[in-house]
Amino acid sequence: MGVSKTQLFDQRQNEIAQIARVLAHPARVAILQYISRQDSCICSDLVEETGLAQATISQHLSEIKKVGLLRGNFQGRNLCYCIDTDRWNEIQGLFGSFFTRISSQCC
Amino acid sequence: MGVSKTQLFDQRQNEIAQIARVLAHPARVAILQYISRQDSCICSDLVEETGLAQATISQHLSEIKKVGLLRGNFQGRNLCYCIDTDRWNEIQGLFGSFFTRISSQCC
DNA sequence: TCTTATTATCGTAATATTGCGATATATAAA
DNA sequence: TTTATATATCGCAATATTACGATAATAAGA
Repeated sequence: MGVSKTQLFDQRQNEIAQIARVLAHPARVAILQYISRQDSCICSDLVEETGLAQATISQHLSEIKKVGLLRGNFQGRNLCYCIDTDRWNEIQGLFGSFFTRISSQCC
Repeated sequence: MGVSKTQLFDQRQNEIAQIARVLAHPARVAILQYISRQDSCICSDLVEETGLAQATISQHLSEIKKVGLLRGNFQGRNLCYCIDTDRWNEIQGLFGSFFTRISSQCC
């Protein structure tokens, strides 16, 4: 058929998958790294930084936003994005315990 | 166009994305959890456990194998899969430092 | 208010993923 | 060697993702 049968899996499994999907593209990994590296949160330099078109970057940003990882606020004429630290820590914990649990139970 | 422009990003960014892609489906998350939970490494119960068809499970297993996370060996008539612990630890480290680096630098 | 610069959305084409039935392959046991 | 069982691969249909040009929407400054 071709649709993911998400209903077969529990909420936690689906949440891990949903967030992993966001990290499953190098552009989004690069965007997260770039935003975190800046003192102040730069926005549209991402186009220059990555070499992708503005529409493409905007689309990637919206994927990252969907899982609650970005906060945007205007600073002058610029919309500056920032990583939502609380949400980041939450996700870090989710993945941390997923990785740890598997490695400790592994055969 | 429609193809990921992986050449725009560095090796580490691509590796994180490649592994995240494996975790980006709840079936594969469930498979990894299930395999790690068993004392001895069960294989085809995954079909019964998940409710997906045998061909589909086999396909998911091959995605997980591609990133080096599975070892399979025959035990009687059964092919039993096991998580490759060394590779798992390696990946755990990769994601661990990715998450940590971003949260410590965040604005 | 009217520009101007920045970001988001729309429409579309190319490609990738998901899922499964059918079939091939491989291993152990008879 | 032949048979039975388990797993992998093929082929296909449905859907999702990636990318970008064109265009709309938004906010600050003239």
